[in-house]
Amino acid sequence: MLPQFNSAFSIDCVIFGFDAGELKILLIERNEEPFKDWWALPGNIVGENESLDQSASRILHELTGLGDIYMEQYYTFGDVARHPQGRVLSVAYYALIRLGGDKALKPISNYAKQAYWVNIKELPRLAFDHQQIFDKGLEKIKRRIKHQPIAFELLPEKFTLTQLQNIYELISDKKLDKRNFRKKMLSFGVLKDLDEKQKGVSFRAATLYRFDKRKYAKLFGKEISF
Amino acid sequence: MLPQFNSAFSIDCVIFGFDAGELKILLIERNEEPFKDWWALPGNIVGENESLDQSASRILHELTGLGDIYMEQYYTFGDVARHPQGRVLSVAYYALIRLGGDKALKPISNYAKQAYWVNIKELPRLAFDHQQIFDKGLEKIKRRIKHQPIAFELLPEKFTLTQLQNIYELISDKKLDKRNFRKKMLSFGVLKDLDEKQKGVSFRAATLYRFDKRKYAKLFGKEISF
DNA sequence: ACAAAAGTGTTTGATCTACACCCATGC
DNA sequence: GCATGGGTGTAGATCAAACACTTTTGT
Repeated sequence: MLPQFNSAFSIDCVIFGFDAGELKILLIERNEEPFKDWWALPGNIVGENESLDQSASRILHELTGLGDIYMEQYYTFGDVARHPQGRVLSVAYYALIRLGGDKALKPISNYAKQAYWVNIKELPRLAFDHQQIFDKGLEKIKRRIKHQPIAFELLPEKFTLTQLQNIYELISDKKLDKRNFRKKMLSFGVLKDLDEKQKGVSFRAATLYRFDKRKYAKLFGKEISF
Repeated sequence: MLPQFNSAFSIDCVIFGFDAGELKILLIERNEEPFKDWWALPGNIVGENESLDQSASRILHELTGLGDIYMEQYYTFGDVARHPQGRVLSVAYYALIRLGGDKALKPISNYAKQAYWVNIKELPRLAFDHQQIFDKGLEKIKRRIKHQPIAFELLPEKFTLTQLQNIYELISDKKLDKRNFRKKMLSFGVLKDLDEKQKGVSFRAATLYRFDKRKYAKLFGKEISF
């Protein structure tokens, strides 16, 4: 009864990173048909013995060498003609990763020539329906950042309040008031002041903070509005 | 390259209805293996030339005779062993429908013996991973009701403020203050007072309202917090 | 000394919460 | 006339928004 026609399912990932004050996503240059040489979101066909979450983690790991990353499934794209070679459902995930330091991207596996971080405001034309997948992913994190502490996933462990505000501004696409932002953020009590200053900057060094997951966990249930 | 193993995808629907002061979902009694005679969410394998949204609407229409219903995809379940006969991804949708009047359920198609409305607090054991699918669906509408006007989808066109409050209480699972609730709801300006009273009740008749979609549409972009 | 970003409070208006009684109707 | 739900206002607390100057540091 089961498979009545040829079909498959794939995962596509929108992997956000914060670097040099810009919000970027990871794109690959495809090395296979269809859409050979096009830019695309990292993605892959799901393996026979792989759950969706596993498959998403694998793709991310293969491209970045990173594991234990915040990823979330957010939508499934299933238009009949979205893939030229057959019926392929795509389950979309987003991830938020720390680009701090100099974690190089891994030299890429078979399905991509190379991977690059691209500013979300300067995306090239994308393969398949990947523009649509990206759009919906961005929309999701815009909503989610208001109620969940996802901004911290994009920052190094130690960060300044200005960096944090920067991320909120980039994702929500509005300017925020510095004083009000700090007051509110600190009022939640989930930022730990590290008694430590930024180094290597040519101006007054800012205080470093860490996101305190334990304290956040204790708030669970209480709706937070960042 | 495409289909490397036998797989298929299905849709499962959590169809919420509000009836006699209770929040219910539609369950079917399965008439096919696997899980023959078990209770399950309405669902079906997606057809070859059917998009996911189309498939979800079709399932709902076949069971209830209703069309033009608010449905939304909310999650895709893809554990390797979730279906005993092979690899079957399930894309889950929820719908909110007006049970008002006496729309009977259609006598059921092949895959179900019968369909029933079941109070969400008294669900039987469900087939497959349907309990998990339901749980996530309920969680979704709990969140969504705070920001989107989905409660109105469950009510007849003309409704009283008490009925509306009732739905908020059932979904969010808390008691609300009557005065505060009314003040807030009316303050959005999306309820139209119909200058008309409830009929056939054995106590003071309540004013009927209608949800004004046009006015709501004009608020678009502004975040509402119901 | 200047450039660059860090850091810091107060006022005003809006919104949220808690709370209790009289009203209209059908029986 | 009584039972049932309909309908209404206020005070206090909390939260959100607007707004500008001084401090620190490196060059």
